[in-house]
Amino acid sequence: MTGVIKKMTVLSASEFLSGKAPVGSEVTVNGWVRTSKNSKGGFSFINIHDGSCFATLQVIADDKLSNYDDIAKLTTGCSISATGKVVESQGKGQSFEMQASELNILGWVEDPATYPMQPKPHKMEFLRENAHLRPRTNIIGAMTRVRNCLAQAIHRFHYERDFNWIHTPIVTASDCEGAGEMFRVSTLDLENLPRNEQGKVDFSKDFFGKEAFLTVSGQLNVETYCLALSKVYTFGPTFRAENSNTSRHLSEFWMVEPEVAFADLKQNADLAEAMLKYICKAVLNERGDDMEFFAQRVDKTCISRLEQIVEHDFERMDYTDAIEILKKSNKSFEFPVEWGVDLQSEHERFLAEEHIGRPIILMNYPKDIKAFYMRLNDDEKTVAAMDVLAPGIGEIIGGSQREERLEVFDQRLDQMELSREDYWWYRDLRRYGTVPHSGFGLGFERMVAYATGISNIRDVIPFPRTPKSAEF
RNA sequence: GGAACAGUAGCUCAAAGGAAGAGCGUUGGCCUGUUAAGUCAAUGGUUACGUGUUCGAGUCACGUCUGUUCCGCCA
Repeated sequence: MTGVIKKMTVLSASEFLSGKAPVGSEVTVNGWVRTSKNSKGGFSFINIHDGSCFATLQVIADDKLSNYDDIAKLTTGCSISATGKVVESQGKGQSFEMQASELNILGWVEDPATYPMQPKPHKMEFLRENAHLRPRTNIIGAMTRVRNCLAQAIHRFHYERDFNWIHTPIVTASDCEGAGEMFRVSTLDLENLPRNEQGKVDFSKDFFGKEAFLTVSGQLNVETYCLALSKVYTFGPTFRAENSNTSRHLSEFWMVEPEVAFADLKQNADLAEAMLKYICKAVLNERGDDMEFFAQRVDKTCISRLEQIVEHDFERMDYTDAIEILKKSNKSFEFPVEWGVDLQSEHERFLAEEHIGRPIILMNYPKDIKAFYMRLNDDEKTVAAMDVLAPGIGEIIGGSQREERLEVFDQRLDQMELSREDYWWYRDLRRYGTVPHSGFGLGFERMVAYATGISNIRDVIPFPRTPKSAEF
């Protein structure tokens, strides 16, 4: 037939390498050059990546191709589109490769000598400074796929259990979320602030007619939907304006916050454990190629650690018992242990890493070191709070059963000198058809760091925001 | 917010106050089934910035900026 446009099948590297197109068929692949080597045997090896899998796809370009002079000059980072036959590879490292019949160079690298992303290990710090190019590296590519796998698994986990994903607001007009310093959202002219009679900034002139901030937690909002749809969760960006300079804090991060009605602390802990197991299993099943890389180059133990989580039950322990264990440990801690004090990193690390050796759920903390919304236990000294501590990363989940009894809640507000007015709609939930309910927050980036073994949280989010740093 | 450490070639790092170097990359050869490191050569620098001490500063002092690590706050 004449005049028929030949429709070429376009395959990703992943599809190509898994044998989706039979040997002998003709397909097109697109990607960026990772390595290129010319052979005097009259052809070039061009290995390209397109993000679909860890492995590169090898394209063989014969010197009979009309643009072979250009092809021979390809360097790391160039983008190409290649069409040709699927053939069995004669070399090591891949089962199939492409014998190109056509190879279009889409984009050159302007100055190969200074192209920052060489096919060799770079310091994470350097990659961070090149956050626009680092997704082309093995490590960030692999991290991105694992991150995506975790995110999809989180949604799948909840969807399979009839949870509704609630899109809680990013902008909040209440400054009473109680989880930390907040970023102000304002359209007021900083050079010329409107003032009221008392000389204070007049926020009634601001965009929302009152003070507004970026959310530090979707929990308070999501509780309203919990007390109607029973099983809900949020999964979105969260902002903390704290001056935290550590490898596990971000100013902007993603958080997963399930909230379940008619559930107590025990069920809450069970849910947290089930979710962690589910998403770790997903990574093991779906991203073996990337995890293999992390095990090889980043953290030898990362795969066995995930297997541990999937296969073994989490340890559960009361705060009070944990204090006893710490006291009896004969370890010399920098901060002394005493019932009533908040656990320091060194204590959490000892419990999770040395004493238990796998994730541990600590429960029932003294009420004075926990948030106002946590449910008071019958002993009236502790609240139904829980933290999941993971070896190596520390607190990965924090949660609690919420105080659903209005009188008790109001007492708590009074004790902490918080105003009932500020929490009027939150109190309404306790006035109208209140039920026991529980929930927790999973720091998503902490989870990604834990899964991959990448030690700095700034390297498991595309564009990290931290104090004094918001490049890109 | 506190403490410690660091900044030298595109990258990874040397250089005990006395001539700024190596490996990788890149470019050009040689080799040829290679795929982060075969081989020969070439290329590559305002030593973060500023001030000072010194005959002489990458090196010492002070300040600034940036980054890392640990702690605190938390997820």
